[in-house]
Amino acid sequence: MSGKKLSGAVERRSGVALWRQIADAIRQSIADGEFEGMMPGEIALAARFGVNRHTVRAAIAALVEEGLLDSVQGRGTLIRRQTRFTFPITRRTRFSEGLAGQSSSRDIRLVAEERIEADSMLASALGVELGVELLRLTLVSRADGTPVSTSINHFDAARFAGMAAAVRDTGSITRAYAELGVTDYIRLTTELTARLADERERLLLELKPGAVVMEARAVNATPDGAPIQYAVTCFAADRVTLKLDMPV
Amino acid sequence: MSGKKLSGAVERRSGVALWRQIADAIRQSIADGEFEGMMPGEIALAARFGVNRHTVRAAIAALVEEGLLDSVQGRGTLIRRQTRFTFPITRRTRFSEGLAGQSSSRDIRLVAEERIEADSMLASALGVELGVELLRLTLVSRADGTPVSTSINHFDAARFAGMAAAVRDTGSITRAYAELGVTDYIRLTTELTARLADERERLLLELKPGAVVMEARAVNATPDGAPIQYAVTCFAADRVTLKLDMPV
DNA sequence: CTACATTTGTGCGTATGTATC
DNA sequence: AGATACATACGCACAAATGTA
Repeated sequence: MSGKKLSGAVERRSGVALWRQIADAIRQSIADGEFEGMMPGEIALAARFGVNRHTVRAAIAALVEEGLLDSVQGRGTLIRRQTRFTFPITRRTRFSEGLAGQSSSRDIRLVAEERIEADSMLASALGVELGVELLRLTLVSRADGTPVSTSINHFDAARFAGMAAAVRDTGSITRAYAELGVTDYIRLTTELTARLADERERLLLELKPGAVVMEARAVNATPDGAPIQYAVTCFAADRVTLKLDMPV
Repeated sequence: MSGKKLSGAVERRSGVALWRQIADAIRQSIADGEFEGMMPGEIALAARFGVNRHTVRAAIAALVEEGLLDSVQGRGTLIRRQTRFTFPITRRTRFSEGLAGQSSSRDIRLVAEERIEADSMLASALGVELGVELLRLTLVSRADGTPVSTSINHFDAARFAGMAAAVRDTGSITRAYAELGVTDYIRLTTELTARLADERERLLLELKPGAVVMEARAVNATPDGAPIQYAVTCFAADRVTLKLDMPV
C-alpha cells in the first residue's frame, strides 16, 4: 500500500484530548481500510500511540458509543462498518445513480422547506433578480441507512412551486424534476471545501465532534445552460470519496 | 449571504477543549469572509459562544500564534489573512497557472526524494509491472509564502530519473516535465476525500491540530492517455477552494 | 491637558476533566 | 479504586493601552 500507516503521532497540550485524537486516528484508519474486521489489542495500540492503556480504552469506548466498534471481553474489538462509498461527480451527477451498485438502498428525505428572498449571491448564481422568492429545501441522503450527505437546495419558487411535494413523493430530485417537466439537467460548476462539521450537520448526518465534512457548492442547469438549482451539499468525509472523471 | 453565521455551538465533555472548538469556528468564519478586517470584542465573542472571556482569549491566543490574528491592547483584534485561494481542477490542472492572478508569487519546493518498488496499487495506476522502481517526490506548494498543498508524487524511475533535479531547478512540475521531453500532460481521474491533518501534514503545511485537509488522488498522463504520474495532494482546507469546471 | 469609555492583558482562587501510575 | 499532576474553564478584580470628547 502507498497509503499511510496508522501514525502514532499524538500531541499534548493541543486542546484536543489524547483519547479523542486516538479515536479520530482509528476512525480514519478504518475508513482507509487499514484493518480487516478486527482491531489490534489495546496493549499494542497503547504502545503504538505511546500512551497508557486506559487512554486507548477511552478512545475505543467513544468509538463503541459511536457504533463503529464493538468490544467483546476476551475476544477483542470488532469493526462494525468498513465501507466507504465512492460518489462520482460529473456533468450528470445523480445521487441514486452514483451509489447504485455500492449500496442496496438509497433514499432522500426532506427535512425542511422554506421560502426566502434571493440575496445577491443566490440571484447571480440562479440568474434571477434580487429579491425574487426562492424555495429552499433541506435534504438528507442515505445509503444502506447511513447518512451520506445533507444538502440545502435553492429553486425559483414561481417555477418550482411543487418541488417539495414532488421530492417527498418520489424520494428523488431527478424524479421530482421529471414531474415538474424538467426531463434532464446538467451540473455547471462545483466548488469544494472541507471543514469540521458544525452542530446542524452532526445532527443530520449522525456525526461526532471532530468529524469532517466536504462541502460542495454546485449550480445545476437545464441542458441549454439555464441555471435552475443552487445546492450546497455536505458529505460526511469518512463515509464517502468523491470521484471526478475527466471526460476524454 | 446564504452562508452560515458564526454558530455559537460548542460542546462540552467532547474530548475537544472549548478554546480549540472556538478557535476552529473562528478560523472557519474568517475563511468564509464573515468578518471585515477586525474581530468582534472578546466580551461579544464570549457571549456568542456562551463561555468565559478567558476561554475566548485562549482561542484567540492560538490563532495569534498561528499568525491568523493580531491582538492590540486597547484597540482590538485584527485579522491578518482573509484570503482563500480558488484552485481549478480540470483536465489541464497546473499549480502555478491555477493560482496566477490570485497570488503575487508561487513556488514549489522539493522536500524529499526516495526510490521505492511499485506495489499493486501503484503498478496498476501507473500501468507498470509490480516491483518496478519508482521515484517518489514529496513537494510543498506555496502561494504568497503561505503553504497551500503538499503532494507525494510517483514516477517511473527509469523514464524520469532526472525529475528531482528538474523540479528543484525549475520550481515547477510542468517545466520539469518539459526538460524531460514531456511537453503536455492531462489529468485522467481525481478522487477526493477530506480528513483531519496528520502530524506530517501539519508540519509541512504549518497547520495546527484540528485543521482539515482535502486529499486528492490523481493520475496524470500524456495526451494519448498513457499514465506517467500518480499524485496524492493534500490541500489545507481553510486556505483553498477546489473548483471543478465541467467541460461543455 | 484631563476625563472617560472601550478593549486587551494579567493575576488568583476554585472546580472539573484528563492522563498516568 | 485511589493518588497525583497537569490542563481546562470559570468568576472576579484590576492594570494598561487606545481613542474620543
